Amino acid sequence: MIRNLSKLERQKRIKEYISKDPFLSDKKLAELFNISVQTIRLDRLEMGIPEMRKRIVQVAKNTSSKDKVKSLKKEEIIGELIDIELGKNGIAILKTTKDMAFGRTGIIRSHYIFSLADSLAISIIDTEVALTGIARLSYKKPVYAGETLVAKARVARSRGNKYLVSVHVKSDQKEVFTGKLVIFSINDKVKKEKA
Amino acid sequence: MIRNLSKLERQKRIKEYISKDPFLSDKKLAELFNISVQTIRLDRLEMGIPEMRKRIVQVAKNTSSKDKVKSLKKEEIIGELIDIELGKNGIAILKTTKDMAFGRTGIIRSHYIFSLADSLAISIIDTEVALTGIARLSYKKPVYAGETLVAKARVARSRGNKYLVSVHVKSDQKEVFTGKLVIFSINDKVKKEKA
DNA sequence: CACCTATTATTAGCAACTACTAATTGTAAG
DNA sequence: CTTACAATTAGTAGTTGCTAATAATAGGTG
Repeated sequence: MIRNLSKLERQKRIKEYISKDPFLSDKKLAELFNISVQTIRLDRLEMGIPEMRKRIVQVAKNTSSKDKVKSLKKEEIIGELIDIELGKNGIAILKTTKDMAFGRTGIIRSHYIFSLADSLAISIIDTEVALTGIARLSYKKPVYAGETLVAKARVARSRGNKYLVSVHVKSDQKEVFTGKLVIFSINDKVKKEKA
Repeated sequence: MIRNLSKLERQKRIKEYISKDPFLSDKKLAELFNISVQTIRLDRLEMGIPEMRKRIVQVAKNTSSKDKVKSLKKEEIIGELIDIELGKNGIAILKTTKDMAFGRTGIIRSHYIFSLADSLAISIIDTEVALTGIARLSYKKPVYAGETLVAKARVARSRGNKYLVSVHVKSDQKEVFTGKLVIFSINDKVKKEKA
C-alpha cells in the first residue's frame, strides 16, 4: 500500500499503474493507494483517463487492429528499432529470453540473431519493398539467454537497386555476430511476375 | 436481420457472429437475429459462451501477450522434420503463412527461410549441442505466403567438431534458397567459459 | 474565523449482465 | 380437441463498475 503522497505525485503513480495494468478497477486502485474510490475517480477525471472497461476495450481493439491494418516498419522487425537514418545506418536492440535459446545450454539459437540483423538491414533501405539476396554470416561468440543484443547496420555500398549492408551485433561491447547482406529494393514487377 | 431459423441453426450462427466480433452485446445480437434478449442469453448459456465483457477481456489479454512475445515461436519456424539420417542428411517442410510475410507483398521474410535451413542443419549434426559459426546464404526467388517449402540438408564435409552443411530449399520443385553453414559441435566447455 | 482545497460520502441512474421464476406460444401426439 | 412438452419471451432481483451530481467533512492559509 501507498500513503501520504501529494495529489500530483499520486496522480502520476495512478497513471503508471494503469498503463502497466489497464485491468485495474477503481476499487482496486483505491485499495492500493489506501484512499477512497471517489478520489480515484476524481483523479481519473482530472487526467482524462477512461474507466476500466473502456481501457480494456482499447487494449482489445488496438491489438486486433494491429494485426490487420498496418504491417509496416516496426512490426516487421525483430527487436526494437532505436535509431535509423534511412539509406545510411540504423540501430536495433533485442533482449534475449529463454524462449529463444536451446533448453539445455541457454545459448540463443542462431536464427534469432540473424533475424535481428536481417530485419534491421531491410528496414534501413529506403524503399517500398526490400528483399535479401545473398548473405554471409559469421557467429563469433555464443549468446546466452538474458543478454541484450545491440545491432548496428550500415549501408556499405549501393548500386542501382542493390545494396550491401553490413551488420555488427554486440552483447556487452563484445562482438557476437557480423554479417554482410546483399539486399535488393523491389518494385511491383516481382510481385506481378509471380502473382 | 435473420429470421425463422431452427434453434440449432441459430446457435451456430450466434457462435460465428461472436467469434467474428466479440464486442457484440446480447442486445445487439437480439436485434440482429430478431429475437428476444432472453433467448440470446439462453443460447449463450447452452453453448457456454461468456458475456461480452468477459470476451473483451479475453481478447485484450490474448493480444497483449502476443505483443510481448512478438518474435518467433519455435514451432512456427523450424517446420516439420520429415526424414533424418544423423550426421548425413535431413529433410524438413515448412508451410508458409501470411504471418511470416510482409503485409503488402505477401513475400515471406527471409529470416523464416533461414530459420528453417539453420534449424534443419543443426538437427542433422549428431551431437549434444551444435552452434552455427559461419553461413553463406543465397535467396534465389521470392517465396509467397501459402507456398510449402521443402528443405534438404546434407553434411558436405566434416573435420573434428566442424561440419559444413549445405541446405537447399525448394518450393514447387524450384530452388528458392541455398545456404552453406559451418556448424560446430560443442561440449560443455563453451558453456562454462561464459557462464 | 472565513475561505479554499482536498477528500470522502451519498444518492440516483446506466449498461450489461447473472440467476431465477413465471407466462406465453407453438406444435405434435393421443 | 386437448394435453404435454419444448421453445420463447417477460419480468424481477441482484451484481459490477462505473457517471454525474450534490453534500458533508477535514486541513490548512491568510
